[in-house]
Amino acid sequence: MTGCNLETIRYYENIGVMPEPPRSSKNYRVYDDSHVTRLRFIMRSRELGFTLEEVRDLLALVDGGAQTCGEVQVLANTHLTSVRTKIADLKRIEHVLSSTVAQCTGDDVPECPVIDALTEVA
Amino acid sequence: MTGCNLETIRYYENIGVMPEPPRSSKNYRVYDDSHVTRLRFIMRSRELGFTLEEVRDLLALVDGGAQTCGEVQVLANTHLTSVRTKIADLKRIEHVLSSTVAQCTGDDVPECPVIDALTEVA
DNA sequence: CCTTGAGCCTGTACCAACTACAGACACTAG
DNA sequence: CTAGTGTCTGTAGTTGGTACAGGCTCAAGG
Repeated sequence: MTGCNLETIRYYENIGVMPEPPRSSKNYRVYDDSHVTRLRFIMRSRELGFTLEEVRDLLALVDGGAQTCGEVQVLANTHLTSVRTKIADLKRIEHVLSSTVAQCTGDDVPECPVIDALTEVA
Repeated sequence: MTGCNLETIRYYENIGVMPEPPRSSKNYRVYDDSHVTRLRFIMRSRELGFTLEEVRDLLALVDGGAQTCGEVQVLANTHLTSVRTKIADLKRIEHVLSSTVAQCTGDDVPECPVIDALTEVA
C-alpha cells in the first residue's frame, strides 16, 4: 500500500506521530484513507531528511488546521540550512579522500598516502 | 591533549579500538605516546566519516604491520563511494527543498507549496 | 589539618529511527 | 488437518557516543 514497514508504522504510533487506528474484532489494525495520507506525509518528509521531531512540528501545524505558509517556510528553511551544511561537510571529506586516494600506488607496498594522512602529526 | 572527550576514549576501549591502558596505583588510566597516536588516527578517521567498523578494519591492517597500499585503497575507495552517494542524496533533497521553498509566499495564508509537496498524491 | 572543588573511576541509561526477534494467536491454501 | 504466512505484543539490538549516579582521589586555600 505505502511500502512502509508495518513495524515502522507501529513505531510511529508509539511515538505519537501516527494515531492509533481502530481494531478489527481480532485486534488487527484497520487503516483508512486518512491514515494512508498521514503516513505518506511522514514518509515524504523523511525522504526529504526532516527528522521525526521536525515532522511532528509540521504535523502539529497542519493538524491545527491553522498553519500559515510563513510558519512552514521557517521550518523548511531551517532544515534546508542543515542539509546545506551536511553537503558542505561531505564535500570537504570527499575532496580530502579523493585527492589522497589518488596518490595511492595501490601496490603491495606498506607505504600508503591514506595511512599517512590519517597518521599525520600536523 | 587530543581534545577527545574522556568518556569517548573509554567507549573506544570498550569496543576494542583503543587498548586498555596501564593504570596508576590509584587505578587511573596512564596514556603514553602510542595511545595518543592511535587516538589521533581514530579521530582523523572519524572526521573523514569512516565508521568505527571501518576504523577497526584500518587499524587491523596497520596493527598487522603488513598492510599494503592496495588493501587500504580498497577500504578508502569503498568509503569514498558511500560519501559520494550521500552527497548525491543530499543534493537531490536540497534541490527539491529549495525549489519548493522558493515558491512560498511566506504569508499568513494556509496555502503552502511545501505542505502541498509533502501531501502530494503522485 | 580540614574542607571544598575538581578530576577520575565504574556502571548504567539515554538519544534517533528504526529493525529484529520471541512467543502467541489468526487466517488461508492444499 | 496441517503447513505456512500474517498479525499481535513487548523487548532488545543497532551506531557513536553523551549524561548521569555514586564513590574515590587529589590539589589548593584557610
